Amino acid sequence: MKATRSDVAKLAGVSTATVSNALSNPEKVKDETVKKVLEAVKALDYRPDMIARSMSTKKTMQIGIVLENISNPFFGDIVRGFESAANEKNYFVNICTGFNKLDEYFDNFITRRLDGVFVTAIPYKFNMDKLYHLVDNGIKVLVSGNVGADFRKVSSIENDHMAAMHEAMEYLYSLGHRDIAYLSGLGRNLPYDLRSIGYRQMVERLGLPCGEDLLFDGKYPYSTDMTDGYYYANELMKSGRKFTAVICVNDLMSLGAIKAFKEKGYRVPEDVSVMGFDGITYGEYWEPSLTTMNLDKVKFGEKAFELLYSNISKGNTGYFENKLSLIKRMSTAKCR
Amino acid sequence: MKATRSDVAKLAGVSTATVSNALSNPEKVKDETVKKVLEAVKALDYRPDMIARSMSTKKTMQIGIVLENISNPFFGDIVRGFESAANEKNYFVNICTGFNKLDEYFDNFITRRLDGVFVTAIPYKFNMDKLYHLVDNGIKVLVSGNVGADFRKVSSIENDHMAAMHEAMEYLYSLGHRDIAYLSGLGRNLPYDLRSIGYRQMVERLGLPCGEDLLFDGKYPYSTDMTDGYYYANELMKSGRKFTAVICVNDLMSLGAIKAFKEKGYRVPEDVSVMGFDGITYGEYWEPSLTTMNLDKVKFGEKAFELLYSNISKGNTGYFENKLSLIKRMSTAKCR
DNA sequence: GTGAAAGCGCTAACAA
DNA sequence: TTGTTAGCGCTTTCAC
Repeated sequence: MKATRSDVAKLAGVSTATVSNALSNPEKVKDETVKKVLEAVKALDYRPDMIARSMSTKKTMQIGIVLENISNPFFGDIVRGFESAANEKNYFVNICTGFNKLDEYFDNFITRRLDGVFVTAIPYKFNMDKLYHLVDNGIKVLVSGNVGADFRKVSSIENDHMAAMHEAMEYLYSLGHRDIAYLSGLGRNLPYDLRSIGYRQMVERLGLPCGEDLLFDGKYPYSTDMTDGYYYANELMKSGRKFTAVICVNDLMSLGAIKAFKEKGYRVPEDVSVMGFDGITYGEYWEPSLTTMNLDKVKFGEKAFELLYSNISKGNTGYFENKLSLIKRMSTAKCR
Repeated sequence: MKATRSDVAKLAGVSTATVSNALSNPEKVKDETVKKVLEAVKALDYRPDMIARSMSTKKTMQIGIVLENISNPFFGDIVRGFESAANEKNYFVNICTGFNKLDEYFDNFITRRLDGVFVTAIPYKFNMDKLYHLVDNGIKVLVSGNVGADFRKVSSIENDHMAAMHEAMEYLYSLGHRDIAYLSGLGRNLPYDLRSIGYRQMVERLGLPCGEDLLFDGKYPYSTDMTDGYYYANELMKSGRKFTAVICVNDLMSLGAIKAFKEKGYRVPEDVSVMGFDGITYGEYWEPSLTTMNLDKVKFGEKAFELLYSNISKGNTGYFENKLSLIKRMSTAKCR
């Protein structure tokens, strides 16, 4: 049977309150008493009960992190950074994946009284009001994904995908490419995909002849996995439009696209240059290795926790913008 | 402010117990009363508090799943299967990754009173006693990974990697291969890696000339990621030993190995056949596509929850063995 | 420096 | 069919 605090108190010959103090505020208790308590704790293999503690402190020391695709190594690294930072502050992290039932999670968060939640998912998948509802219920929220959330209510952490897209386009342009396609997979004309906006800006700024003909958007539920890259690359080829370079919304899609191109006899990068966003490890090992706009994912995760923690402990929302950097590898080359 | 059950009781003009009953056992309460309660619930936007509920029921409806590498899509699929089955029964799943601090998680599980835990990690990483300690503290445990746990205390779910290795070896043998290497990455002479045992059995049974010279084991912490496959393949080449086929402990390592071979001018499969275990999606998209011993990961996850749930609700431990099946793709070919 | 007691929100006997 | 009440294990005033 599990020992409770009162068992400890009895064995140590003190009161339950003293046990609590000895454990959490040892400086308030006589050294000798602390020692007695610690011995009793050890003898009984006593562990405090977080449930009961939450009951009186109103804090669960539990944080949720909601993401779309746990299998994308991109998210895996972010989680790693986030979780290790959280653990250091004694928070327990709940990773929540689950594709179409994000709303259910949100209900669960309230019911389980999480202290905070980090939501990194495109907002097609959830209801914005539900997010504010969390806040109204005392749960601190951090979002990522340019969802246009009210910054007074929730914190946010974003990647500067717009600038990154500019850099990507300039790089391809400098290689002589003029017919540059963008396989987005996300919705067109929506503010969430900054890359899409950045792409169109650059098409105009650089005076590319393709106009918007080479922008391929997706449809609900806007999946951006390897299989989707494969699909959109085939769509691009079927369209009959001219292209010499392709940018994908993320690395995973780039890898699928490369597969599709090779199957149809296109050589990468000789016939078509391909690049992505994120900088996942697989890209390094791919054939050819993938040029990408890299993002320090672990650091991003750590920074995310920092923001959320600040909101939880001090009550202030915050904002952080992360920068990406170009990694040139073998999947891009001079336009012939 | 969050509404409590007594607010609801007041508004509905009934007692708190009636609210509880109306919510969980509506058949025990007059329809009219149920209706009144439901209206009050809605009006107040009341949600039951799981923490308080756990306090009295002694159940948290929370399950932990411990795994080593969240970024391996293999685990992602297992988690997906496990979680969706768990959610159906109203359990909340805690995914726990975190490389070297598994023990800390275990402490946390007790402190947070999880109802059950699914541990799928090689046992180098944790202390077996800690596992039983969970059981002693009332937490039901399911393990995977041939850790040799006492089946009276914990349930287990395993993959028949031994039979799968036999099939893999027979397949390569039938293609004419005699010099077949096995890149394990795990420890030699330990019972956890059934593939390793199966490999040695087949080396003897088929009378392969290589003996055990082509078995490459790893060292602590026995990482089996893509980068490790790359590393061991290079070790194999450096050894100067003859080989025409290579089996890797999992697909991820196979992909890294293929990369290494190609870099050194070996063609796959013309010069060397490569195959793995798991059947992850990336293998399908790889160049060349990867032959593998496939495993139905989502089903595995569902079955895992089923076992754990049975232990939680009925108190009986159980065992399940999953079978793998050969998927032939382009990374293996007749030995020249 | 230490102890007594109230209270966190809920469930589960037991009474009514 | 509904209400009363005693916990669940802990923290936290407030006395002593």
